[in-house]
Amino acid sequence: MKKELAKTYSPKDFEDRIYKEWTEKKYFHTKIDKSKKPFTISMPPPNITAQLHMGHAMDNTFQDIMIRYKRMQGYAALWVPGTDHASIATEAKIVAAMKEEGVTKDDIGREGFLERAWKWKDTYSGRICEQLTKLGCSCDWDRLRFTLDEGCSKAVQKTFIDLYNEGLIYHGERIINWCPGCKTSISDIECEYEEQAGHFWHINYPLADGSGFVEIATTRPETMLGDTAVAVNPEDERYQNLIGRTVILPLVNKEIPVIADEYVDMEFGTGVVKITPAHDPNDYEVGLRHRLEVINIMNDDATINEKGGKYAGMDRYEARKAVVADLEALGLLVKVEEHVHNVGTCQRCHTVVEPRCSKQWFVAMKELAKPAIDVVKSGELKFIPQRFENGYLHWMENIRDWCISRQLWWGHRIPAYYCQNKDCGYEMISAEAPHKCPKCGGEMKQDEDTLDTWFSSALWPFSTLGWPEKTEDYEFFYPTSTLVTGYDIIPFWVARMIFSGLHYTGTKPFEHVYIHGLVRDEQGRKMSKSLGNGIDPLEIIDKYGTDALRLTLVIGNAPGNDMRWSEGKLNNSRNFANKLWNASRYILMNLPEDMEKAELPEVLPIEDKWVLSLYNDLIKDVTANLDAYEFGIACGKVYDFIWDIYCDWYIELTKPRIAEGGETAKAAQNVLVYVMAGLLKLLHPFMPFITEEIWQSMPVADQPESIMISDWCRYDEKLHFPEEQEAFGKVVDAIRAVRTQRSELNVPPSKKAAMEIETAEKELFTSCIPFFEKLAGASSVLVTDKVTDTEGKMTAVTAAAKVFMPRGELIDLEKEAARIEKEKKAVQKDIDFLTAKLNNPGFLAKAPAQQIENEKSKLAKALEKMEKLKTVEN
RNA sequence: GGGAGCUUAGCUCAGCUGGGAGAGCAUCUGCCCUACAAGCAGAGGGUCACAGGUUCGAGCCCUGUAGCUCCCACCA
Repeated sequence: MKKELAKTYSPKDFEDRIYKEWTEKKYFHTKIDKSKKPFTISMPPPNITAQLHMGHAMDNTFQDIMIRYKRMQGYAALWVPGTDHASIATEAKIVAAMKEEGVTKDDIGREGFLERAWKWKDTYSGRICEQLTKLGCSCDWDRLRFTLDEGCSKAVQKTFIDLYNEGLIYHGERIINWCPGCKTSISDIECEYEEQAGHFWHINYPLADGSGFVEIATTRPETMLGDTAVAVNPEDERYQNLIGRTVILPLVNKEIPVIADEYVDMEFGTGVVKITPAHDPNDYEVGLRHRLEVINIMNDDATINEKGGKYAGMDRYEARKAVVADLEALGLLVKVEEHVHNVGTCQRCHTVVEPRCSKQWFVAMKELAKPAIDVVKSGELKFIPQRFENGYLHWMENIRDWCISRQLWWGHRIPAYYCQNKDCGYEMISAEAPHKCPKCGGEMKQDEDTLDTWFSSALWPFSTLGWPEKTEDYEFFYPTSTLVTGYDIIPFWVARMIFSGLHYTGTKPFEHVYIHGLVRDEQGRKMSKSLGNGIDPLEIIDKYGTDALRLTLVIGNAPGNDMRWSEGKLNNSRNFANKLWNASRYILMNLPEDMEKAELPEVLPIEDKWVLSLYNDLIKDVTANLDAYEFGIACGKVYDFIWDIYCDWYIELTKPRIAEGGETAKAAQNVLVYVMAGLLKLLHPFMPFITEEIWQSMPVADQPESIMISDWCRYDEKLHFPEEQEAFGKVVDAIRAVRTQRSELNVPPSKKAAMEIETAEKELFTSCIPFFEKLAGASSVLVTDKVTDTEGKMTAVTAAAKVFMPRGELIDLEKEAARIEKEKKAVQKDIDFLTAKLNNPGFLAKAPAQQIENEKSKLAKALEKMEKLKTVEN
């Protein structure tokens, strides 16, 4: 027995229940089935730092749409869910939470900390999964993964060791971005530049021979404590005499050389640059070229270390003040200018990053990047929309080595071991912890550092399928099909997955990358915690339902474009759900008790053929749009069809037949259910819950109990009725014309009128008389070749028909005449335009035949309409 | 400095490979016709940023200009 639909649309009452049914029936679980083609999506694993935001809602909605669509099309559609340990972000959160309790990392030690972190993971990972279920995500929960779980950790360890053995991972002293807040190194892309107002200090460095001064300019005077040279451009004529001489570094009182290097811009500042190899990436390069000493003057919290002499212990900004004050006292400060410059800050904590020389692990990128560039350039791996390939390629082509070690505890610990015997110093990379040094037998200690969180994310598409083991899942489902993500993490994640996939598995990790934009707030601002303008998807779901939220996030949006959140749009989505609900309820109310399943009758009236034919076209269109990743268009088409064609026209058209009963009612009931069942399917990927709830109460023919495992609609040649589609279109036109006429002249719908239709297509219009009665306010209709008695009548004109109706006393004749004039003008404009086009030899010679035919038939219609308009009298 | 995007109705945005401009909201008019007022039937409203070009034909392709947004680089 089919269940009944509730009287009002109340998503809360069924969304959770339906999700539970789906999970219980294991519909999300994808079996390896070699008779099917695989379609795989790896879910971008949300960070376990917090709960899901609107961006996640959008991201996962797109993925769910694809997975549901492909599943219905008969693919073995697998969506692998998971969460990300998000090393630095999570560690920062935990540290902050500990701070509230007055506990520090050192208090509880590494093990104690990790214990806390795993508890945190359990809480938040669970919460996130719960939220994904709320969104209706049909991912395979039996395959839930975590970037730090055993399998992923093995994959990480293997790749690290292999890359090391290939010489693509190295350990070395380099200048890196150091975050004094998080107290760890971060990679180049984790460093965000911010414009800040600062100063430009001009300082005199005395020449060692006492013959004068060299004026340098700097934005960071405190770093002078680590200066090991002063540089000028070799071409700079002003300073030729300085090259090779030495200056005394003030405050430190050390002699340092003046060197010549191309790097110095003669136009900028004084043309003389202080060189601090340990605290500036460019200076570091200069230092390498000139074999300068690298003096690191800072501790890991950005206070000055013992190398900074009397400034030791000061914070870098305190030291800056002190250094400037001391220089001024010495009379070496020439001037101070206002200066706006870009300062690197930590993506996580927004502390100003300190470039700092330290020993870290790096991935050598040049060689790895090459195939990742080729695979996109050749079109083997495509971005949708394609424009995002530019940024990707630019980034890949200019890539620098990737600093992967982090001074954090939460993450994959680096499998490097060091001999504690200082004389030996043996270093080894190993999957197993060695008992003692293979060289000297001394004690071995593991590297304290962990890996960049993106190192494990880079392996996600294959590590989650069992790699490096050759598991059945990996063999069947890999490579994955489509990756869905926002443009903001293309360098962080997409790029790294591509080169990782190519290098480790020998194949691209996915075919397509579907890129969507950001969800912005109603004013167009980015949603952010600091602004507090974020909208919680769960609150929206609670109030409006998941389906309305999903529709809002998808409909009418173009790939890659940001969308603006809009309460109005949300309302509209909810209204649509309500509309669909009520239409379904109406149909169900009007079905015979014993109806088991809908079957199309052999003989169909014209309006049935019309709706079926349009529906058939819709299937073709929507399928094509989905295949082209045009989700916003696809769902807009289903939306329009349901609201306009199905509800506003077809349901209304069938009302007289339903009332009449008998065979004609039966045919209408069957067509109503048949088309509705198809529409529900087409809509299901977008609005999974409401479509399922209605589906389960519809007597659909030979269909599974759940819509999510039903077959996708197929275009059916048998439902293609071009003649009826066109012919009935003429009736629709005529009804519209009558409605417009009556509405403009303020005839109330309740005021029925006897109508006469003058047309060459008597049979067609005669068969459609009931529609004029039902939808156009006709009390009676007479169809004839020629209406002779036109006295006191007004006319609605289309190309195919003239509809006469009594004018009544209230009608303003002048207004009516003006209206007819206006219409004549519009039609004449059409005629002129089309005639000119069809008289254009160029058009006739070069336009495709089909186009010419179109224009001809348009002109014919316009001429017909004009003929009729000319005969209108008032 | 390099790259990308945007500029279409009052507002927010669609517009697929070029064939006479669309939606939602807002506005105006008339309707409670027992599925739906979270609704129905209508109406008004656009030199598609600007200037050139290609083409029989340009919102769409090319060049340039202006304004806005974002990304990358980061002259100390």
